[in-house]
Amino acid sequence: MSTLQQVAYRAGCSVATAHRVLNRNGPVSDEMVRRVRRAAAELGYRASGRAIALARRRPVIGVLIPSITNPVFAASLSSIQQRMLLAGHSVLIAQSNYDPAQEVDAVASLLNERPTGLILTVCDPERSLALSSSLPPTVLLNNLPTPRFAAAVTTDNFGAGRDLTDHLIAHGHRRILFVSGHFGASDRAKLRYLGHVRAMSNAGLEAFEALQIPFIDSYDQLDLSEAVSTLKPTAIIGSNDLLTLGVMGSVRRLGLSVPLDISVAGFDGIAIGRMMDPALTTVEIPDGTMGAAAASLLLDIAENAAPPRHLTAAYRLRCGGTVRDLNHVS
Amino acid sequence: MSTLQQVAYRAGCSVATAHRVLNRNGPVSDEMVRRVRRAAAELGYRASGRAIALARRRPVIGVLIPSITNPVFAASLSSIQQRMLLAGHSVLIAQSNYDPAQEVDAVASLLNERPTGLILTVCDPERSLALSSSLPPTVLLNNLPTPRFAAAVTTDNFGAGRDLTDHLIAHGHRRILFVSGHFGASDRAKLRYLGHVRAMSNAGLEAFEALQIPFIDSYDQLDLSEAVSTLKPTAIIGSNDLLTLGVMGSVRRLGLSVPLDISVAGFDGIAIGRMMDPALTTVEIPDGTMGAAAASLLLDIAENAAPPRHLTAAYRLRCGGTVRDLNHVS
DNA sequence: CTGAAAGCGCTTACAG
DNA sequence: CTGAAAGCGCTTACAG
Repeated sequence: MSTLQQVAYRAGCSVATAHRVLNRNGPVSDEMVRRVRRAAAELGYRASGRAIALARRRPVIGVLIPSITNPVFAASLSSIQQRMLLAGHSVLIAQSNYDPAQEVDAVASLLNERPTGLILTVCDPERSLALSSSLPPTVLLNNLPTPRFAAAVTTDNFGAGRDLTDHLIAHGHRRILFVSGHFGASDRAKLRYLGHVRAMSNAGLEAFEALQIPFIDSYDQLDLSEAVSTLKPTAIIGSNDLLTLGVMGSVRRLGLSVPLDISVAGFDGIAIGRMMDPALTTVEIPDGTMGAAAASLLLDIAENAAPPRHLTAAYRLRCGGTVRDLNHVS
Repeated sequence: MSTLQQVAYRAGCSVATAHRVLNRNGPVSDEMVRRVRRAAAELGYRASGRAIALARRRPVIGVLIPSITNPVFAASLSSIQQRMLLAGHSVLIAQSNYDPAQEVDAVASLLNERPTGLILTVCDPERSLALSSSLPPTVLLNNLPTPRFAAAVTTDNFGAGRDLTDHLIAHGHRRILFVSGHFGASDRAKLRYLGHVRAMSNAGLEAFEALQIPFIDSYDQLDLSEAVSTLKPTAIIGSNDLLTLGVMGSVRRLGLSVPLDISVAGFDGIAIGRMMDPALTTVEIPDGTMGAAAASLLLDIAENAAPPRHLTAAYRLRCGGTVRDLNHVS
């Protein structure tokens, strides 16, 4: 790899001049243009991104998500990047794998790049970020705002849990199992469950305890046999669609049919849910829109010193075929 | 954000000394350790990653994949990162979205970071990389090696296409539609199709033309009505599992059943295929292993000047329930 | 139109 | 044990 200095030397000029022609900035004679271009071409010169970033103090923003293999986070990440590209900020990515310990490291690694701002989806805003004394402007994505982190973009997860449960109850379900990632790793999952509990009690029903299982990338080995045999649910809610797919797999491995034996529903609205047969009943959440909103909000705060705000995106229940109507069953 | 210089000033020492205590390298008096630590803490000092990278010439390798939202590439990427982490190389990611034009830009952006090596999954090795005159050591992942790029990690896609088709033929299928991403964007898809054609002709059957459709992230709107009504296939092969899920969705939207009316099979072995009911028949390909192999190969070439090699990973047919046996149907 | 010099924020010999 | 200085590869005023 050659440097600007080498190009300048070869062109017989100063690095300042070489820089001018290569960046089409400042006045240069045609002769110099020719010589520098030639030298650069001969050396296969490419400016070093890291050197430029340092010299120009190029702005970067950091994004922390639980897992990039979850389409939900991939979607929001992609929106964030697009929005930031327009603003001329590059974006750095870190993953927590739903692990509070890894989360701390991940935030630290982002901080090392001196970001002008942060967009975070964390396990627990209070705990996870307590350590870091001084953070750049930060907006939470999918976590509720706290006194210290007042900027956030969320959806009404409690309402989503309530509405989805209402839907199941309206279809005659009474014994509903809520399978969830660890509440400690996702206030989202917890809120959805709390909404579920509310809907149940509103209907005079008692909710089961949530079955909390560790977050992983693929739930293809999920075993629900014990819970199913002891609780005998007619419906199972998964706290997110990826988990819900695992639930469906597990139910089927028990030799049961979805939805004939057990109904299933989830949250997120991932695309695959629409391609399955029956299609997945789920609460659609506009991840892309939320990601873009978080990016815009962050820019507004970091660049225009706008006050932190809490934005809420609307969810939407999408009825598929995985929920059976028990009302007209003899 | 504070700098080392500020810390040094506050601690009343030189940056060299501040650097020594903060990096536990070189001899320092306890007194200095105390003062520098204190100053750093008070200022909330964090070393700038980009400055360190520049000063230490920290090695980076660049990875180009078609799309991170495809679990297959996400898996290989993750393996690559883990392997590189051990070797102390950071990894830069770029996406092509299966678009040759974007691919060129993506490679260019990787090159700007002066990578010590590249791992690429491209549309067409010859064309895509023709422009770049001088590249660092490069290994192709999922693309066959070429004279210029002799290092590659692949699986036998031709064989995979042949075997999967043999499997369908053995189950009594004669009219098989091959739905694929554009061959121009994936030599992988093309090889799988060629294997399919070979198996068909071996069996004395004529293969349909492949139905090539653009690569996209979600195939939930895929429309196969025309092809299905004119060709009347008893089975459809998708050139990758994500596409195959779209095929299943499309078939079902036509009011047809998988596998009763139409059998379906794909390539890759994504986890979701195992959770569906019926489970997807597919050719499993060890993406993670291949990614790790590519990383190791690259390190070997870049650091030990090892000669470029072509590694091949074994695929495995996984029979699910999406292929119906037509042999005993009246 | 062109160049010398300082700076971005660290690291690394080299003196002392 | 400590510091001055050069260097990583660019960029940016400032002179001329």
